[in-house]
Amino acid sequence: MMPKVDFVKRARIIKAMGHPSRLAMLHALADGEMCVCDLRDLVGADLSTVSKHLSVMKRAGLVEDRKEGLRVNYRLRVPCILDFMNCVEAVLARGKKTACCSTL
Amino acid sequence: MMPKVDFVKRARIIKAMGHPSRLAMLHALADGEMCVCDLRDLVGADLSTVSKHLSVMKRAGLVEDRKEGLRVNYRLRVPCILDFMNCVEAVLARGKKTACCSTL
DNA sequence: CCACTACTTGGCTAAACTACCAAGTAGTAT
DNA sequence: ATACTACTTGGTAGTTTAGCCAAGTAGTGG
Repeated sequence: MMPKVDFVKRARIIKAMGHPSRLAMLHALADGEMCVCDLRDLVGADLSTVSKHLSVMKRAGLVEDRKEGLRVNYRLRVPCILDFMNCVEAVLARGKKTACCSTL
Repeated sequence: MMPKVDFVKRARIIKAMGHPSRLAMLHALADGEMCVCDLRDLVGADLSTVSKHLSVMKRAGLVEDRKEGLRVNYRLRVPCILDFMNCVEAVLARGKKTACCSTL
């Protein structure tokens, strides 16, 4: 028997993406790094809330941070996260008609 | 301004994948449809628990079902769900060294 | 009809998650 | 040192989720 896929670890990563604000932040970070204050403006939540969302994503390995003066800049750690989104689009698209990843 | 991505809908889809048992089921369903009873054996939970997991994924548009005699068979509704996993692998791999989607 | 199998749904409790405020840390500047 | 900005962390209340058992539904077959 092979080591068998570790679904617990994988689920943790996916779960870290499964929140509207976190998804919006990942989407924004695709264009380059941003500080927590910018991300707060983006999602319109309390700074502490945004900081906690980021720490969840950081623990999951989705983003990494870098201090620069007073600011903390976050960036995607793995660029493919957004290709990833294509499949999600496909699920949504499939609600109306037939289409999948390759098409989008 | 463009219609702006609906992160709530997308997050719901992703969240439906963010659970070890559900991930294991999606993984198994990649090889073809399975009845709830087989999936129960796979994840080792109560039949009612498995049924609820499946209904979450069905509502999210990840799977669809089909009755066949006494059984209810579930199958993936969007095949790309597993390509999707490649990026998750990349996040895990990045924990040790540099690698991403294209490499896996 | 009754019994049996395969599911689904309701109800419940325990655990996890989310978001806020408040307080603390760290770097900058006076 | 004091003050200010940019975060992070602790605490807490409200919401959501997960899993089990029990009860109900739906086909199958005697």
